[in-house]
Amino acid sequence: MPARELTDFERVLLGLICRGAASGYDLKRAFASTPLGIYEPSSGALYPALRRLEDRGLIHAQPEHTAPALGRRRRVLHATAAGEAEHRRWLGAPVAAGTVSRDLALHIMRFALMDGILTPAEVTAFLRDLQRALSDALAELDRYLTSVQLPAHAQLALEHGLMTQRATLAWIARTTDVLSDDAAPESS
Amino acid sequence: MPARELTDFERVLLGLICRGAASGYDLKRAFASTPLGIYEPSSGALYPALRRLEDRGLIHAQPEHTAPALGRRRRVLHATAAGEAEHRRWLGAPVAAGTVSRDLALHIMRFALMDGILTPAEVTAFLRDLQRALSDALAELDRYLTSVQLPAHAQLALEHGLMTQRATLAWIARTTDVLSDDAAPESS
DNA sequence: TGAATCATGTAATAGGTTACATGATTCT
DNA sequence: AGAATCATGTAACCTATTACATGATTCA
Repeated sequence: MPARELTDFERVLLGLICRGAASGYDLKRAFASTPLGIYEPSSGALYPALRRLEDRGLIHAQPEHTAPALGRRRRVLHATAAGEAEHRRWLGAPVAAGTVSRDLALHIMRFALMDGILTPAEVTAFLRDLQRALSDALAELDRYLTSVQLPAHAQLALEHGLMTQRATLAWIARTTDVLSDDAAPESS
Repeated sequence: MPARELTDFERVLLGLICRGAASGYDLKRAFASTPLGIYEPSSGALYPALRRLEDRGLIHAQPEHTAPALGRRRRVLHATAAGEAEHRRWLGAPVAAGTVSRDLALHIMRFALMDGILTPAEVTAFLRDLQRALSDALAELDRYLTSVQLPAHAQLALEHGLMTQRATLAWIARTTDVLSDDAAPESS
């Protein structure tokens, strides 16, 4: 009876709240001020989504007791135990091979939210899975490009896909290195 | 009274129909069989969108007179003069600097649809604008990254953005070269 | 007749955007 | 009192997803 799957947006909100209690307005500013996916949620998207997470018991609100210096009373949102568990389950979920290109931004977001929640071994496994899935997608795109004769611009547009996917693979390799160096620091 | 802006999806559909008359089913298969943005529209998205384009007079349907060898009668969609004009206007629209990262996939789609409609000079101008806007976005992201101290994973996730944007810049440079070689063929 | 394929479409539902409303406090 | 800022929220509207319905023809 987990009702229905959480949306991507709900997942990200839950993840941010798991990193630290925050009000709706805090979250809004976090999106606005950092290059968080370059997405700026509207109030009409944000507050109903938070309410849905509350209704599921994944977060709960604690109205601030001390009156604020300025403005309205904030509702500070905390993750519940169920919320933390659900978030952890999502972070550890396998990488769906078929949709990896489409969902790449979400996978990167997932990676950003793993920090301090998954073990280094789990993070490495995630990167390995992502690498495998992306390699496969890249190979298929490559096969497709060489198998058909396309108009010049269509061909070039698909080559853009190739190049950015290769860049992502390079990022995965580098990231894996950086993290394994962190895990085994010898110098300094 | 241009009512309201066309959606991205409507733009792409109109563009595909401008490249050649097609039925709804043709368009569906085009999305399914080619890596067209890795997006597969559902019937519930496709047919209403086509109907909206028809209602605006940008496309018109011509039911096939000859009964098909198999299955139901197709409604073949053609672009009207107004549709072609609207499409051309969209293709030639300036690149909005602020949202270039968010809209990158759409810009690439636009590039793919320019083939044979915009002049080589206009295509080059588009690539130049895109290059400028992306360079600016990249520089800003770079500034942000060096100005704040982020958790390790957040920093790495943003570096993924840097790397893919650099790959896109490399693609723009290469594409500009390829197209200028096409325009001035000397060997072969 | 029933299954398969081609092709178009609709209904229920859910979520996002835009724009507006409201609450609570400080500053001029 | 009025404007500004912080903060939460709602209503109208629109589009997409999922799942289903239907039409028309061929093949076993």
